[in-house]
Parts: sequence; structure tokens; C-alpha cells
Amino acid sequence: MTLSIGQLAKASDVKIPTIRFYEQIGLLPEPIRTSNDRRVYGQEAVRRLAFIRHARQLGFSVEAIRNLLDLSDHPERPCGEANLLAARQLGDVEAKIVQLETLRGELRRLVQATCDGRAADCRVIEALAG
Amino acid sequence: MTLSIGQLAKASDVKIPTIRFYEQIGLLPEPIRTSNDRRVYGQEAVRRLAFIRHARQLGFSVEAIRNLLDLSDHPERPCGEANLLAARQLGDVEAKIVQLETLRGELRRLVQATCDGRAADCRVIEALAG
DNA sequence: CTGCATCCTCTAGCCACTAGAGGATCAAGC
DNA sequence: GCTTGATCCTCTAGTGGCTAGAGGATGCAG
Repeated sequence: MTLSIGQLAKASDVKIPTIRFYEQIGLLPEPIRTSNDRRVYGQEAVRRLAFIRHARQLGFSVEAIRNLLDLSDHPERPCGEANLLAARQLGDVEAKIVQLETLRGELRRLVQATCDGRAADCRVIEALAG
Repeated sequence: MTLSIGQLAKASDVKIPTIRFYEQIGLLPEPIRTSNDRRVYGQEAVRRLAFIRHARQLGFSVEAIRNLLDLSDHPERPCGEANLLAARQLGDVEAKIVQLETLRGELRRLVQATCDGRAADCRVIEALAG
């Protein structure tokens, strides 16, 4: 059972231009074409796109995904790099959370200080200025 | 006491190209120039850049900062919009934190499942694929 | 056969910068 | 006065990960 790009988009929940974009940057192999140049995909494309989509949702960069896919394509290789990439991604996310929590604290103070006067006395403006 | 762009960059901890960029997009007014076309700034520029920098660190978009600066430039206006912008920014940050915490959970599971074999049996790859 | 959906390629835009080319000018030391 | 290195100028292009739109070909249903 083959799929058009539109059907693949629905099956994988990835938009058509994004699929073409992934092909362009080499995450997806170039599919075969019909005589009229339309892309034709098989089930493997659905799996590969699901892989990419899941990894992107976890915040992996395209570069990281390229490595992960490469490993997935070569099952005989050691998988230490996959572990490393996952650990690094976790570290990045944890760092981002800490940073955002700090931000949240500052913003909460900012929001609590909101006033109903004119900009001249506005505490939000004041806090940003000073 | 006037400042060159380099001195302003040091005083405000904003890089030179970024200062020029802020001028280009209208966050900073065009400064006067020397006879040799070099930008000359006063203390007001330091304050304005500090404002921008602080707001950027809090994650405000350039558009939001434009509005905040506009308010700051017109102290007679009501400041409800500043409050609104701050509240919205807080909401955005809180949403982002929730999202990242979910991500962190998934990534922790991924990282705990790391294996020392080959990619064929790698749980990280497997988890991403399935 | 008409009309709409789907597909194609190609280019440009988004955000907030950042990097680099290629050149002019300045300040300090000899 | 001359050299050297820092600083400045403008302009263009690149980053990441898409997204939007132009302009056109094809497919399919009524």
C-alpha cells in the first residue's frame, strides 16, 4: 500500500511542506515518483516520520535526529551515542526549566506590582527601567 | 559625557551589532554622528538599552518591547497595556514550563532506559521509533 | 467539461540576532 | 611622519526549523 504525500502527511501528522523540507535536508530519503513527478511513499516513510516527529517533540535538534536516525539505520553499531544525545537533551531541558523558573519569579513580582495609573507611575515600566 | 558605540556596548552589555540592529528596527533612536559618521550616544541610550536588555532577558518579544518603550516614552498614557503584556508574558512562561516538565519526564524515562548494547537493541532508539 | 483538490518547484519570510567582507578612521608609540 | 592595531562604518548572508505564497500542472467527481 503506497501513499501520496498528502496521505503521508495525514498518517504521520506532519505537514506536507515539512515533509518536503525533511527530504531536502536529508532526514527523509528521496521517494520514488510517479510518471508525473508525484512522490510515492511506503510504510517505512510513516515510521521514519513518526520517529522524527517524536524526537522533535522531545526537543531534539535536526542534527541530533540525523545521528539518531543514522544509528537506527545501522543496528550493528554501538548505541552509546544515542544515550549521550538523550542525556544531553535532558540536561538542556532541565537547564531551560531552571532558567524559566527564575524568569517566572521575576515576572510574578512584575505582575503583582501592576498598577492602574498612568505610565509615569507604572511599576512594570519602572521595574524594567531600573 | 558622550559614548562611542563600543563604549555603549560595554556600558550596557549589549554587543555592537545588536545595538545597530536595534537602531535598524527602531527600538533605539538614530543617534547623532561625528563628522566621520561615527555614532555618538548619551546616557539616555544606556538607560534605554538597559530597559531593552532586561525585557529581552524576561523573554518579551521585540514587538512587546516596542510597546513598553512607547509607554515609557509617553508617561501620560494609561499603563494598562504594560500590565497586560506582563501578564501575558507570565502566562507564556508558565505554559512553557509545564510543557518542558512533561518533556523532562519523557526524557528521564528515555535516559533511564539507556543500554550498552548495539543500536539494534537500543531502548532510546526503540522508544523514539515506537 | 467544469471546478476544485492535490500536487509540483521555487523563492521569500519568520525571529532575534550573528558573522564576515571590505574598507575608513583613530590613537599611540617610535 | 609612519606604522600598527583597535575601532568604526555599511552591506550582505547565515542561523534553525519551518511556513507561506506564487505560478503552474495534474487528478478526480459530478
